[in-house]
Amino acid sequence: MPGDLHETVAHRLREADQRYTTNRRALVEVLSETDRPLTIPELLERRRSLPQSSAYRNLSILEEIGAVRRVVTNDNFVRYELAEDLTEHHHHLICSSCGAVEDFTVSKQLEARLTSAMTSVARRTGFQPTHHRLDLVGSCADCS
Amino acid sequence: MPGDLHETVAHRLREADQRYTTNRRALVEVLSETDRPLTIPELLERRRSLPQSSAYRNLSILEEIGAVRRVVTNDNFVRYELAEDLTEHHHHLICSSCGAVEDFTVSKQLEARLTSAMTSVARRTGFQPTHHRLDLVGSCADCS
DNA sequence: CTCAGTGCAAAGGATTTGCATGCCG
DNA sequence: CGGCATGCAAATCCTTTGCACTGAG
Repeated sequence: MPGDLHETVAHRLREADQRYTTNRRALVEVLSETDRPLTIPELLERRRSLPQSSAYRNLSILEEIGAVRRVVTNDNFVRYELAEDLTEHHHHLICSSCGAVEDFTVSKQLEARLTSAMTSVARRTGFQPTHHRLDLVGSCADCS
Repeated sequence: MPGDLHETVAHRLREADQRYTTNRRALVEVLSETDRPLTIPELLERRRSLPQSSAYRNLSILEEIGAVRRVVTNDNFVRYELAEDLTEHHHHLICSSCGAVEDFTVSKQLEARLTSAMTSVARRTGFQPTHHRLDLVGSCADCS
């Protein structure tokens, strides 16, 4: 699916009459270099030249066009990661002590069960699910 | 497990050298009367006499002693619900359009599988999970 | 050239905190 | 009485926005 990451993002931006500018490319690059969602401060630290307001603004645009995903956990920082169709379906380990977030995956079998449970809930409730979110909350290796 | 809700909360507060005051009881009451997590504005609306700062302060205390749980979703509002050991294990339907949050449950069988997956991830990663979080994100009946 | 994108600084808004007062134990 | 809890208002801090400038197409 990924093909060429930047090309895909550029294409989605063009569809929305948006440009793939230096700042936007920088964001995508940073996110593609890490294996966990990053907070805005973390992003800014990795691209010192990027102004905060551009980060916020471009991340919402990249989210709108489906290039990145906004990840909300328990602390007061929003995090961003590449959209799952540009990477891989995964879940998060959330440390309730220090707030750290790591990625992990589960078996295809369990995923399949989750998906079917989702469908059945949709039938029962009239809710139209677009995706599910399975996180483990606890204490990371450093904190325990 | 619930036994007497207020007695349990009062007991947990005492353990932490805290009092079960009128304000705290009001919060627990409101949360026990609803079947979904509430935002602070929603809580204040249901107990007009409760000052905002008391709500914030007491909710964090109630969270610390394990009487309520802080629920973070995709919008900019934190929500609170009674702790699961005072109610029942459940999950959330999160509407990405209007932000509404509803409770739902899945089969014991699926829960068991989730729990065992959790254990295996813990073994692989050194992460100590305290609980899991399974949410469905999508569009609620009103929005779709 | 034109207009989307940029960057600075100021505004916004949920949440937190300082402090004087009230009240439970 | 003593100290926790309260409530008001002011402060915090992440995030958003206004506006004049810049640069991509």
